[in-house]
Amino acid sequence: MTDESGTNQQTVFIVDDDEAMRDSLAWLLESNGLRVRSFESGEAFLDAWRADMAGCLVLDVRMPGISGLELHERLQALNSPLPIIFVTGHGDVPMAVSALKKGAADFIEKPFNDKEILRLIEQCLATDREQQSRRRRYAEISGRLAALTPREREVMDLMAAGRLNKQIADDLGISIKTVEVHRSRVMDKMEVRSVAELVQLVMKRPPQPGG
Amino acid sequence: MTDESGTNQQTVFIVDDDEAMRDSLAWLLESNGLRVRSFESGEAFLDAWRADMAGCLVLDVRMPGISGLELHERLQALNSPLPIIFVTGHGDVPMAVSALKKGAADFIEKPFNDKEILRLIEQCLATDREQQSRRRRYAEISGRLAALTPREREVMDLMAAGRLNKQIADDLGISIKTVEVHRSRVMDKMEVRSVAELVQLVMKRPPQPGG
DNA sequence: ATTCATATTGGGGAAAACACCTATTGCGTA
DNA sequence: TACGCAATAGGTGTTTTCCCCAATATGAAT
Repeated sequence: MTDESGTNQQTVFIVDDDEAMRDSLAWLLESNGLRVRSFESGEAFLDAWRADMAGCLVLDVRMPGISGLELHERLQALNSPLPIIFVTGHGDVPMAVSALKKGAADFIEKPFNDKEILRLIEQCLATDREQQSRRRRYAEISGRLAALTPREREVMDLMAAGRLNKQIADDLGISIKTVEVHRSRVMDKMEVRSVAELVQLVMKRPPQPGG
Repeated sequence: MTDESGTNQQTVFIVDDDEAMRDSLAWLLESNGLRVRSFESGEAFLDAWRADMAGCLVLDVRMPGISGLELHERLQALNSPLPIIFVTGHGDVPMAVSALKKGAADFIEKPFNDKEILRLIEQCLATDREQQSRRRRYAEISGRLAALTPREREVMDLMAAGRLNKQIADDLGISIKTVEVHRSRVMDKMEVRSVAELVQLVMKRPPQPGG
């Protein structure tokens, strides 16, 4: 897409105001073959943020300026799919519960075990890979849907509902011949060879954005 | 199904070894029009447990005998869909995180605010209603699938994949005529009138159990 | 004014699906 | 042994889909 190097390599983004913490975690991750980018504040990360970032986020809760929790909400508003692992020195139960209920992947306390956080990060990266591939599928389907004219969209929905051409013609007050034309165009633009495939595509269609 | 009174009324199940806590919470909920059943231990709840219980569970973490966290796992093993709200006097962050990651609906600390827990319980009951209706749909679909013979199931899968009768005949090494018979029986037993409806049903099919 | 996209309608024919019907074979159970 | 069920296969005819062709109308853009 708008990516300078083709497929985006997964990166672990560390956001923590404590330089020693950033460096030691970065060293741990890099020595385990992971790509890392560190940021000293939520603002710095937001500046660097791009919609096509892939990987996961290790986020300190308590920071000057934007807190980790605030950054989480800002990223959700941006519709960012990056899984987030919160780390904190002084967390409490309500804070952890709130973060998880808002979609954080995990919430752990410092000091954390090296193997433990490596395991969590690997899980998050796996989650992210699935998320990325789902997004790619959605984008692909949205692209095809965007190629349909409004009328074709109407016909497609009725096709997916199992209506016969005759019934669709009746529903829309047009002739069967016209329906046949639209139908053929729909199959063509959606790149499917059967109604069954079409229904599968329509049911996998992404929620609001391009659907 | 195996229910003495038709549809199961939603109930808030309270499991706590502290009688005063049970009683005060039960009073609060009942005075807000909710149906309540209290249990003094995890064992007592498990004894009373039935697969068709509807509602939600308010569960103390620390109890003699089976702990709340253990009970949670036991219920998951039983495939219970009851949403669980953990309450605890002395919870810590890892415990709360673990509970939520295992699927608990919430994790709150005593003493809790009346309005707060009422709000949480209402949310859980709503979640449970959706879950129940999804289960009913699954059961309905599973019932129809169970009526299919193995051969019909094969044919159905190929139909849903968008294969023509000719191709299905080829795939299975039988004649088109036979495929037509199976196909007709599939449409009949699945109670659909078009391939599109069939695909929708197949895609909504429940995961492992009856599918 | 011309071109382009969209929507519309039609003819004709091949292929497929669908709805009836009959019929044989094999396999468990009553 | 007789019965029902599942799977198999064929016949006949109707309906529907699908694919080729051509044509008209409208509005927006060039």
